[in-house]
Amino acid sequence: MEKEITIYDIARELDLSPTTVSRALNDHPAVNHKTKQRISEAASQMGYRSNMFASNLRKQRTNTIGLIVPRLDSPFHSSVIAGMEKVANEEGYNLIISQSLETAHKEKANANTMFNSRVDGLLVSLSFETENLDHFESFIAKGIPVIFYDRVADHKDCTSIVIDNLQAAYKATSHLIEQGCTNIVHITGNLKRNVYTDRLKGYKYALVDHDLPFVETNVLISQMTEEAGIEAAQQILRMNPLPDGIFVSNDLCAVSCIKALKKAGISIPKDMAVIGFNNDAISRVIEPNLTTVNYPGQEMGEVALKVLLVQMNGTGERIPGNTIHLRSELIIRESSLKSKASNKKKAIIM
Amino acid sequence: MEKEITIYDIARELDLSPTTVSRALNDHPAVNHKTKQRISEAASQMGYRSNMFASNLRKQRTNTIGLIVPRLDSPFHSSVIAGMEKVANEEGYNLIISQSLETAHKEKANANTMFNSRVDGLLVSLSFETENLDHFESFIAKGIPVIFYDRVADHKDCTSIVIDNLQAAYKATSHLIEQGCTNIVHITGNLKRNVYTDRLKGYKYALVDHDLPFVETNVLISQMTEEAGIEAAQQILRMNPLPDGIFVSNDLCAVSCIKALKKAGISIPKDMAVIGFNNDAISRVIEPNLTTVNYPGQEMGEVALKVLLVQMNGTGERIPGNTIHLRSELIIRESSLKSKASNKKKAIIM
DNA sequence: CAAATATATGAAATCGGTTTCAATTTTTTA
DNA sequence: TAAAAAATTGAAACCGATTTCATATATTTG
Repeated sequence: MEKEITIYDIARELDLSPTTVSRALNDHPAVNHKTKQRISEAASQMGYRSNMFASNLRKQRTNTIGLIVPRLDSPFHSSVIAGMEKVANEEGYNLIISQSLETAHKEKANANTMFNSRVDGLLVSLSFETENLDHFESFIAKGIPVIFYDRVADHKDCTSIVIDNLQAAYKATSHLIEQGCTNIVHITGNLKRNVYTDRLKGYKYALVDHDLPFVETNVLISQMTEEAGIEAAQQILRMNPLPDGIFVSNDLCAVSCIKALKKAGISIPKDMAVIGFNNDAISRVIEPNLTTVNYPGQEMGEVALKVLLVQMNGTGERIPGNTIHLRSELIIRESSLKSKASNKKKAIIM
Repeated sequence: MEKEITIYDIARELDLSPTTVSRALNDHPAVNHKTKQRISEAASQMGYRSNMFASNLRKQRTNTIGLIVPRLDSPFHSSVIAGMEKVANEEGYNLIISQSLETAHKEKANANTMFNSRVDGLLVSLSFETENLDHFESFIAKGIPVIFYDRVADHKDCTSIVIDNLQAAYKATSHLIEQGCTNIVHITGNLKRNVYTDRLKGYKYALVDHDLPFVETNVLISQMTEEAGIEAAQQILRMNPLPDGIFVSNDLCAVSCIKALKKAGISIPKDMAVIGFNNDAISRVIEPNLTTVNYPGQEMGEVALKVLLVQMNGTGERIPGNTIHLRSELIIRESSLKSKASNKKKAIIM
C-alpha cells in the first residue's frame, strides 16, 4: 500500500509549482506546450491519479448523476439504464442508481440520499405511489436539474421525456377495432402515472372515434405484474358477454394473461385479440407472438442523459416545462390478427 | 441558490468549535449528550448537509463501490444488481455501475475509471473476452478488495461467489438421461469463463457416469444470444442422427432454439427434451415451459455486497482465494419430460 | 481534601486539488 | 530600441470535514 502520488510530488520532481501541474493536467491554455508534455509524462510515469474528492471539494461539483428508478429488474428499465450508462461513461460522469420499489417513501428517501450526495443532476422515473413532487424541490431550489422520463409529472422547472402514450394506445386500440373487435378490455396500471392515464385516453378516444361505447368496467387497474395478469384473466372470464379484444399496458402482464386465458380454453386471437406494450423479449416467445408497442428504452436513456448534461453544463438557461417525445411503433404479430386476410407480420411506424 | 451551511456556521451559531460539531454529528462518545442534542437540532434547523467530499478527502475513503457487469440489460444481471443496490443502500454505500459489453478492452477501461474514482471495493462479473486479470492488480496492490461473482476467475487475493455450476449441469444432464435421452447436445458459451467450462464438465461427467459417450461435436459454443439459439437449432437439424436432448447454458438461447426447432417440425420434449439455465421469466412463457436451473440472482448480489463490506471494513484479514457457493435448484417443467409417467411439475432442491 | 482520573471542548494541521492575483519572462508593436 | 502586450509561472488562500494533541473542568478515589 505505497503512498499516493499528488500534484505536489510531481511539482517537486520537476521543480515546478503545484499550480502549473494542476493546470497542465487540466490542459489549461496558459501552460507551455513543452511543460505540459513533461508534466504529463512524469504523471503517468509516477503513477499519479487525480483525487476527485479534493477536486470536487474545490470545484463544488461532483461529476455524479443520480438515477431513481422504480425497479432495476425490469427489461424496459434495464435497457434505459444501459443507454444512460453508455453516455455517462463516454462523458466521464458517474451514475448513482437507486430503486424506489414503487413506493413513495423509498423514492423520497432515495431523493434525499441523492441530494446529500450532491449529485449534479437527477433522472427520475416515478413510482406508482408518488403523489407530489415535494422531495425534488430541494434540487430545484439549488438549481440542480431534474429530468423525468417515462413515468413523468408536470413541473414547470423540469423537462420530461416520454413517448406519445396517447397516440400509441390510440393506434393499438384502433388496430384491434380494425381487426373486428367491438368489446375491448384495457388492462393498465395506477392512474396516478401519466403513462397509464394517457394510454387510457388513447384507448377511450379510439373507441369513441370508431363509434364504440366506452365501458367503465372494461378498464382493469392492476399492478401490471405477472400475477396481476392471471387475476385479470379471471376477471375477464367472468365477464358477460366475453370481450373480443384486450389491450394491456405491458408485455409481462399481457403474456401471463394470455397464458391464463389459453388454459381456460380461450383461443388467441380468434376469441380474443391481444396487444401488449414494451416489446420485451417475452413478447416474441408467447404463442401466438404478441402484438406490442416498441418502446425505445436504450434510446430514451441516452436522450435523457444527454438532455440532462445540456442542462447541467448549459449557460443556465433551462428549457422549462418542456417535454420531449420519442417515436414508438406498433409491432403487429399474430396475437392481434383476427382477420386472417391480413399479412402475418408487418410493422407500422407511427 | 443560497449558500451551503457548513459545520463552521453551526459552530459559530452555537458558540462552539467546529471540532465539537463534527464530533457531535458523527455521534462521537466524547461529546456531551446535551451538546449533541443542541448541535443536531441546529443542524437540521439550519438545513445543514454534510459535504461528502471534504469528508472523503480527509478520511481517504469514498463510501463508493464499483461494479463491472457484462451487460445491464439481462434479467440475471439486473436481479443481481437489484440485490446489490438494496444492501448498498441500506448500508449507506453508493454503487457505481458500468458495463463491459462483453469486451476485454471496455472492462479494462472501466476498471481504470473505477480505480481513479477510488472505489473502496470492486465487484466484477467477467466479460466473455477477458483473458487475464492484470487490470485488477492495481486494486489489489492498494489493498482494495475485489470480488468476482458468477463469471469468476482464480486469484489468490480475491473471493469468488458462484453457484456450483458443475453440479447443476450434472443434475440437469442426468435428468435428461433419466428421461431416456442418449444423445444429448450441449449449447454453451465462451469456455474462457468458468460458468461454461464447469457446466461442460458437469455435462461430460454425467454422460460418463451413465455410460454414455462424450461426443466432441455435440458441444456447440456460441454467444448465447437469441440469434445464437436459432443458429444452434440449424446446426442441430443438420446432425445425423438427430439428438434427443439439449442442455443449453441460458434460457434466452434455449427458448429461441426451441422456437426454431418447433418451426422445423421437431416436437419438444417428445423428439428432443430441452433444459435451460437461469430461470428467467421467458422460461415460463415458452411452450412447453422450460425446465431450467434456478439461479438466485438477487441473493447472489446481496451476498456479494455483504462479503465485500466485510472485507472492506474488516480488520485487514482477508479470506483469500476463497470461493462461496450458493445453492441452485433444478426446476423441472414440461420441456424435459419425455417419459409422460412423471409428474407434470416438480422441483428438486439440489 | 489532595491527587488521580474522567469527561468535555478546542486550536491547528491536514487531506489534495483549484483559483485569484501578482510577478516574471518573452514577444510584438510603434 | 523602448513600450506595450502576450505568454508563463507561482504564492497563497480556499473548499469543508477530520483528527491529533493539548487543555480545562468535573468527578472519583485514597
